[in-house]
Amino acid sequence: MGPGEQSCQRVGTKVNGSGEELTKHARLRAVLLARVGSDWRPHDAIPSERDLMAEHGVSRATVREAIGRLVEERVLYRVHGKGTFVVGPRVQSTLHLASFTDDVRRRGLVPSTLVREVAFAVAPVEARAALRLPDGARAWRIERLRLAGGEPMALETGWYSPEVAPELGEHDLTGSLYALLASEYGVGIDHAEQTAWAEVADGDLAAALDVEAGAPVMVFLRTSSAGGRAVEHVTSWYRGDRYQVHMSLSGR
Amino acid sequence: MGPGEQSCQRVGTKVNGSGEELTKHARLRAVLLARVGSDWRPHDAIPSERDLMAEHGVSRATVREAIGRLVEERVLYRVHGKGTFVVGPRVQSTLHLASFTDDVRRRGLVPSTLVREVAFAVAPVEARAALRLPDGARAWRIERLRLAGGEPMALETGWYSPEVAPELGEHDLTGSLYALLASEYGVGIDHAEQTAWAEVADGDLAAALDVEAGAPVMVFLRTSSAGGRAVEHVTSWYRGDRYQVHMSLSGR
DNA sequence: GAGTGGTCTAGACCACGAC
DNA sequence: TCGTGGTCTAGACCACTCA
Repeated sequence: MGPGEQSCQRVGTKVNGSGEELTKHARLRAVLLARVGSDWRPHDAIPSERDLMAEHGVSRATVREAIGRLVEERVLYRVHGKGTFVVGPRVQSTLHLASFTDDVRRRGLVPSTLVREVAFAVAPVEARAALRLPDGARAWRIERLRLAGGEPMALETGWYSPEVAPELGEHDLTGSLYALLASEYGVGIDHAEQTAWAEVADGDLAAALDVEAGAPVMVFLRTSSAGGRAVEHVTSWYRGDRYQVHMSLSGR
Repeated sequence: MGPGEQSCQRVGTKVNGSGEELTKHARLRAVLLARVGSDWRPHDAIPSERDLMAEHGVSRATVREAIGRLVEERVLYRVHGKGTFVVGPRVQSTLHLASFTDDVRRRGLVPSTLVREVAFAVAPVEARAALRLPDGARAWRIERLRLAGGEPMALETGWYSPEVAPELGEHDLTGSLYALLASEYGVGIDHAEQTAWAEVADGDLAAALDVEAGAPVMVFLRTSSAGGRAVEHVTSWYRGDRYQVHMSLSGR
């Protein structure tokens, strides 16, 4: 195949029922990910880029793109002159991909949920960008108040890709959405990118969380994905007086 | 210049005093970073990849590499079909064992430090427990105001083990303590356990950070260690309006 | 010296957004 | 329709690691 002769698979718009057609690097990423943990053990070297090139019939840039994604996701690491390796058992222990439900249970409290709004509406630009939806696309908007031990803990506003979960809004949303996505749609969230900062609660938020206006909250902006495909774009406001995050940091 | 005729600049080992010789994409990254915050404001579009290509006389792959790094570092974001844009004004820390100094530099700002107090005093119980010091032991107490671009960013109060760094208080403490510990005592911080939550600033803290009382802050309580030995026990109060943390979460 | 990742070029087509 | 980012190819040289 000469330069430019490639057929550029559709990505993004695609309805994606189940028989996928992803980009080459996305497919290669999936193949490599599957072999991590089955064929390969932590700190094993994976085949060289040139081997993967030949093995999959793609250019080196494509191989590097696929590996690069997995390096970003901390699944692999590269060592100049030596090779590419599988990372250790797991880096972030406490900061794992737990749902609110699991998180609260682990702390010994009973989680519950109050669904405040479910709508199928035009997604704002940042949600569309995160979920890779086309301009003007609609998506599920779900606003829920999460409680722990009967007391408000967090308010969540999320956008969910209709390509991944078409009738999401018609299900019972009082439990773990991650569990629902897994059982109803076979979508297992396996990665998330998350940003956190501190704010103070304004009137509406304070009322929802049952705190005074001006109380501290921790805001999380998260995009979750399954198999490299963005599924959820959610903003959560956690009560500063009830919630804290623990993390382990490791230098290489 | 034809394919492969490039001269591949040194990178890595280089002593890097000041007269750099970095790779092309690294230099382009630096140029772009400098223009973020000076020429460009949050959510401004930067020149297109093809314009940057022509402007700097490099290939598109090189431009994409430079932009790609800044996207990974959450300095820029791309929107398919529209352009590449500057993200918001907050300084971001990746959850990697990066020092304040490195974090701020990565964001294109100049870090500085105002040492408020240095003392060799009896450590409180929680610091002794964290540093594994005997009852009644003394340790270095260091309080510093960290600034970014000349503006207060965080207040840090830390306790440091005298067993690891005996004359710590007599050094210049205006730079990175991690770098100082490494160069003076051969102690390389390689692990930290950290808890974070949101608070509002009271009078003293607000004055130090140059915000109004009641402004949001993000508090970090961290114990850092080197080779399994606890070295630092520090509490940091970061301005909520200027700082955010980013983290990658992985399941399985 | 052989093999691996790191960088770079030149050129191509596709998908998306705005006009 | 035009401009932007997204993907892909084929080929090249450099720097690093290790036998």
